[in-house]
Amino acid sequence: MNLMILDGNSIVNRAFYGVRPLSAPDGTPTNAVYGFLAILQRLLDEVRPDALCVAFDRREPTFRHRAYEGYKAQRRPMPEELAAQMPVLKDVLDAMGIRRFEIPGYEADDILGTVASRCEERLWSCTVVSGDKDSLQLISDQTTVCNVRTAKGQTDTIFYTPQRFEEEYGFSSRKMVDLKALMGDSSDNIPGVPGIGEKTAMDLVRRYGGIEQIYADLGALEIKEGVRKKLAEGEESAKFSYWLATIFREVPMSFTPEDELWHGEYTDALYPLFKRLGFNKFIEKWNITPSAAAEAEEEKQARMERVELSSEEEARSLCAALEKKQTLALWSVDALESVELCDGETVWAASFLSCGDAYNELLRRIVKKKLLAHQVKDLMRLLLDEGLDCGGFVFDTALGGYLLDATDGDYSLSRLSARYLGGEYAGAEAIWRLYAPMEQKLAELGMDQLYYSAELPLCRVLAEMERKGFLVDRRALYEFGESLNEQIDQLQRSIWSRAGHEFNINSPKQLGEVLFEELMLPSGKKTKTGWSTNAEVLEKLVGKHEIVGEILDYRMLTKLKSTYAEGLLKVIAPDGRIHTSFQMTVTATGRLSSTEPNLQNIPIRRSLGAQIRRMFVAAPGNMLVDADYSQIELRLLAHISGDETMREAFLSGEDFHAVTASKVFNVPLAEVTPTLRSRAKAVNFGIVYGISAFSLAQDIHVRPYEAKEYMEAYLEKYHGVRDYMKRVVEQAKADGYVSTLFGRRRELPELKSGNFNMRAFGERVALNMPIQGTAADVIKLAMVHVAERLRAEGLKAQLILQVHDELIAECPEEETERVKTILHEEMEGAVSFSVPLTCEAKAGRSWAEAH
DNA sequence: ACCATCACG
DNA sequence: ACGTACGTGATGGTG
Repeated sequence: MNLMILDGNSIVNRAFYGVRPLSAPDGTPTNAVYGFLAILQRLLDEVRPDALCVAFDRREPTFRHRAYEGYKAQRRPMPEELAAQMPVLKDVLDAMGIRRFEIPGYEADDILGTVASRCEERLWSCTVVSGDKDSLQLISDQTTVCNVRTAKGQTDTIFYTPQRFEEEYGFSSRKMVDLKALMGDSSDNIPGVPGIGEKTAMDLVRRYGGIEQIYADLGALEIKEGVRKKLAEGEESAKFSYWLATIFREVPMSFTPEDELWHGEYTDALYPLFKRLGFNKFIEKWNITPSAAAEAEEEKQARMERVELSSEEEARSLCAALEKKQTLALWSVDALESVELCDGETVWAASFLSCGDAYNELLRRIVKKKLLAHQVKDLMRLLLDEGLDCGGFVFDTALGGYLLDATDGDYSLSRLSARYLGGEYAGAEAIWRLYAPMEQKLAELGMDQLYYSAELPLCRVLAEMERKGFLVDRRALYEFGESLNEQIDQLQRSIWSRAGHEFNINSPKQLGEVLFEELMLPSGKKTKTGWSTNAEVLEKLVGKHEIVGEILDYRMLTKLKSTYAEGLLKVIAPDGRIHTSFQMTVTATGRLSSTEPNLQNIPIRRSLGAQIRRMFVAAPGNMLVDADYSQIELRLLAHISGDETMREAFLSGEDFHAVTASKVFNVPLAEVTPTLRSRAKAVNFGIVYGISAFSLAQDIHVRPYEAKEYMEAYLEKYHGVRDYMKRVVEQAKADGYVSTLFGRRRELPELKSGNFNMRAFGERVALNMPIQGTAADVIKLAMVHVAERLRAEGLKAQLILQVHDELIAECPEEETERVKTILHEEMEGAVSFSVPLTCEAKAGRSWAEAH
């Protein structure tokens, strides 16, 4: 007879790191449980044991901790995502009818040892399964130790018999403890003999056996004198380590192998549990069938009646029936041409075509309800266009999906259903079913407040901003575009004549050939497809040939012409205004983005481009009020890192980049030159992005070693920032994600990558996201407050644009001062941190004037 | 569809 | 030794 016992903690660890992220329909992570079961299945197939049980560590200190406070002291804490799965795994084992042992004061290893001993006494054979090597000391003629490893998603099992062990290690498995007593174990904080490493320890054990033999006559051993000295000095430590590393085989527990017989006797609890976890594969593979009660419940869950309304009369009767409903899921098709409704039992489909006039009445009734919907902002925009209410939205499944995983990118109902419901649902039914599990998951991850006080209310604010739009002086924009033509033509002719022939200057390929093959200019970097001709490369060639400057000018002018003059003219609506769309579920950090057109990248850095902003104007009799946070990201860095020096720099009210320059370059504040200030500014920004010295050097055109000195000096002066950088990366590695001060998350699978560059990228993101993301949280909160305040004070003013750290409102002239005050107060007061978030508001007739 | 480029914070 | 800054969107060229 054979009993198999698993080291639950070590196997679940292997499973967690070896299996890609997975989650149950309700959003709880399941990859470790899933991986555990996959490993278990494989072991059952390979070993075919008669009896089975699992041992777990307990959180309480063990007898080893009591004897030695350093024991396992520096162990990394279990990642949250894994800790959350431990109770689930235990539920699964219970439902499978597999016994688990946890004994206070003892480790899983001690349980393994005790169980193996008891099996041997009763003439059973035993298979001990573990993910680490500590249990190899249990190998005997009756006990086989199976070591489980996972690499690249593949699981390997190695079964160690005494012979197999000796072949591989060159000594008897009984001497495993001696090996550890000599070499120690840094991960468990077992000291071993100071100065003796793996190589020496292996050699000693092979030649002399255990520490008993070694210390019996230390002087007689043929070893280097240095080693002998270390051994002599480390004798006490070796003996103590021996004790620490020895598995205790007499744990007080009631156990006989006959009680653990197991051949797949699952309980009724397993089917619903696997369903809840989305483990359909195991249900199928292990042929787990539901109990009659579970089957009935599932049937009820699965069926929702579908009613297609086909007459005005039916629509009216639904109107009446809605009176009793509190909450509805609403799904609109083709811009409200038709809708689907779901109350958890029935799905109604109604359209303007089939219900006629009653359709409008139906919509009016629907919007009075508490509504669950998908992409609420867009739905609100449609409803507002129809003059309908849109105050009743209590959940947005797309926003939920975004907060739960901001890097996924696909928040379609089909994808969300597959991910959070483990099935394919669509329309209003999908929205209804997604609501509860998503809301629960948001609360579990601590994002419910962010969701309900920032993201969801922001939908209304953005819908109104999009509807209002930004007035553009069409004629001025057209004339600006025309004014560029002449210069573009002239540059084109000149470039062609210098090249000696006509070619398409817009083609990087053709341009590269002209510059680097025909004109033989010194070629710089290459891209995947050929020469790089970007501005950075060209700027280094200015002065080498007249053509280069002309190309740079040509590029600038054609960019302004095509993207801004022509591009913006194309999207001016009949009302003379540009109505951008704000995307709420795109960025990995929590920022908004702006499309069709993008109004968040209107030129400003160079004077010609900045002219475009003179054409974004207030309507007659109105003013624009523009307010932007001053250096919000650096202020947040100061707050989040808690760096005292940096905080004081901001509190002093001095020019922060200049203060930084004075600290980094060790000159009095008054003697900071513009060059030093601009270098310090580059370092400041670089730090926020998780810079390397090399890139900083490129950016500010100094030698890499010089850039390195700047960074060193910076992190020396702002040492709290250095500590923060270290801390945040370590935390991210332990958790697998980073988060903002408001709980917004970004998963970071890159940190587990085997690729150096991927990992390095993950580390930079870990540094940057909490800062950029917190800034995004802050301005979103401010927007909600500003909109609420404008409304509450009965002003006509309305927000019209957000550009990451900047808000623009349009208002009647007489409201200007009031609106300036409101923007200023609500933006500065949105949060209260240890560093003030300052903000300046200005008014003007155009964006250029107000900024 | 993808790349290179360049506009913004 | 690696290869070199975070987050976006629009455009024109190319295969």
